[in-house]
Amino acid sequence: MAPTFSKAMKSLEVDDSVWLPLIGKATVQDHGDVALPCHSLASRLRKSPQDIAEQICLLVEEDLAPIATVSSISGFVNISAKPEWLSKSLSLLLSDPRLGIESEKPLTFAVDYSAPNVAKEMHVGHLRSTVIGDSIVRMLEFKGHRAIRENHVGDWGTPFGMLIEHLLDLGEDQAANELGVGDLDSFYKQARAKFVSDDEFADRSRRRVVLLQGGDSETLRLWRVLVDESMRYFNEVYSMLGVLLTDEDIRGESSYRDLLPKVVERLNEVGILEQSEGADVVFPGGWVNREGDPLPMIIRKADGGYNYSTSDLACIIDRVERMGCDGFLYVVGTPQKQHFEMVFQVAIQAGFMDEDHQVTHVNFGSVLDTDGKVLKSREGEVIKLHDLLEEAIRRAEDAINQKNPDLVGEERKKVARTVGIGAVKYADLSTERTKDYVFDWERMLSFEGNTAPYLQYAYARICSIFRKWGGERDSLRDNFESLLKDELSILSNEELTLSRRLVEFPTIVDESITTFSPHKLCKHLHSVASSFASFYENCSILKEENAMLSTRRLALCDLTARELQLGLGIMGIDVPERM
RNA sequence: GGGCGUGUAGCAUAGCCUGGAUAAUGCACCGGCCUCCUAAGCCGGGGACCGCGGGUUCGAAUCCUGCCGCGCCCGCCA
Repeated sequence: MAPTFSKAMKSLEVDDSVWLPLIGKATVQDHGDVALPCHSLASRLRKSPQDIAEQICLLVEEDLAPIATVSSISGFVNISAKPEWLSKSLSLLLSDPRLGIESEKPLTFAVDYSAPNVAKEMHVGHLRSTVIGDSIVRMLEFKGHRAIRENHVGDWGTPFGMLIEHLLDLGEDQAANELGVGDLDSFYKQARAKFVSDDEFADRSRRRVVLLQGGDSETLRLWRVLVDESMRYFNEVYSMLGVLLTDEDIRGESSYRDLLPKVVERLNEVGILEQSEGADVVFPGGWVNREGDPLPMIIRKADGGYNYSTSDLACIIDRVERMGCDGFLYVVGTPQKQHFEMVFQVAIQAGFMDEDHQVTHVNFGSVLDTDGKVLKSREGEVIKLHDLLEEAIRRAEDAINQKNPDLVGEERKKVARTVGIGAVKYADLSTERTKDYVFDWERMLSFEGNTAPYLQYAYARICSIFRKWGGERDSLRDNFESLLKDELSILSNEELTLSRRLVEFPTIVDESITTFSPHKLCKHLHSVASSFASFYENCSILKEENAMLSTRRLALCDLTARELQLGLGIMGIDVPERM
């Protein structure tokens, strides 16, 4: 289409750089698929937008005739795809196992996500990071990239003094038991309560931190107990969620501790390390504190301890120099935005990475309660992820019992898990990630609207059709265009709407991946499912007597199901055969 | 105080980067549809000064600016 327009516009002496930015998806779908507003050309051509649109229309009409119809109205050129074009596009997608999504030149990305803290309950913030991170990893891998999963577990730092002392107070067995059943929050709270109320305990805790950092073997053994028991619990949650993270992906903060002194050394070598009130700091510039003084990034505290920033810098050095990463993604909440901006700037100043590295803080909004307040883990009640996921599965099972009593036994359990977990993940992925996310049980588990169960239901319905049909689905994928001949080329409105949506899939997937925005894909899949539902209600498929028509509709079913399955799949959401 | 973000029907969201025609979607609400491929569904309907005021433009939810509300961040936590 572009060459045709280019030729036409050239004859009007309008350069590509002028009209190309103007053309875009039509905002009023009744008018067409693609539109070119001509108003801004009026002064250049000294004609009314209406006349220009009409003229362009005449110039391109003939060349575009095989694939589209062109019309003009109130200064817009409107282009509508013809069924012939749609059928060609559909047939390309049908015959392609990747559904039109191209592979790219492979790059290596480190994706930093999940990051729960040892001996602390995982909360809904970790859920967001885990679910979004998992979907990004899957999408990148599907595009042919290498995604290195990194679970930056909080397993190091001053709180471990009090945690280890509390472990000793309880007795190892008792403590392991408490942690093993996932009662991390009360364990942490008890330790903290003692730390603030009991001076003797606080002293012991501080001494224990020194022992831990000094590498005392007994202390390290106790620390290991805490880490292992917590990880056992985290893994249970990961397994329920069905995410790709395993023990192989754990890159605890402790694993960077030997690199931290090197960060100080190297910052010193490049001459940007400064002393301030006994601490080693770097001034990235561009930020000021309350008093208007330059804001430093603390690299090494006055007491010799290191900071989160130091650890992040060590991380960057490691990823660039040892792992050879082309890009790093940090799936971490928006509140840490400034922190990452400063870290990235320092890393560039220090030469740890350069402009060629794609470094992105894949930020996401806070998780709010239904009353709009931030859900916090420190003092208020935490919703335990394990309980939350169980609740989701239980509610899904209740709904299945009610709607489809024929589904029983193991299969019902399996479907309940697929639907319940899918609902939780989808609720998170389907909102624009940088905005705050309202955590609402009802909404999340409601099986209506833009939710995973709605999409899964569409998928299950299609599976049901194919079970009844009994034919070979592969046979639908090769000769699609031959099914659109003669009077059959008249597609019904529902078929047209569905087809238009289906062909957008590869574009949307790419857009979703390059912007790390799963919600765009969610939105598309919902519109596919929605137009499928409409198609399903209004067009008979198996009951259609005309064999070609029936086959054509089966092919649309096949493509719809595959888009739903692949689309949800690259976001880490499963689809059930029945529900 | 400084910085960042956000404000779209009763509720929840998309659209904003890259300005276009009648602001899109879901829930809720109103009215229809199951002797028929799964009604977790479909068809139809009502409901929005896109926070407020200026500006740029032929054209602003979108860009600029000033207010207002809300949220977050701002040197030894992560």
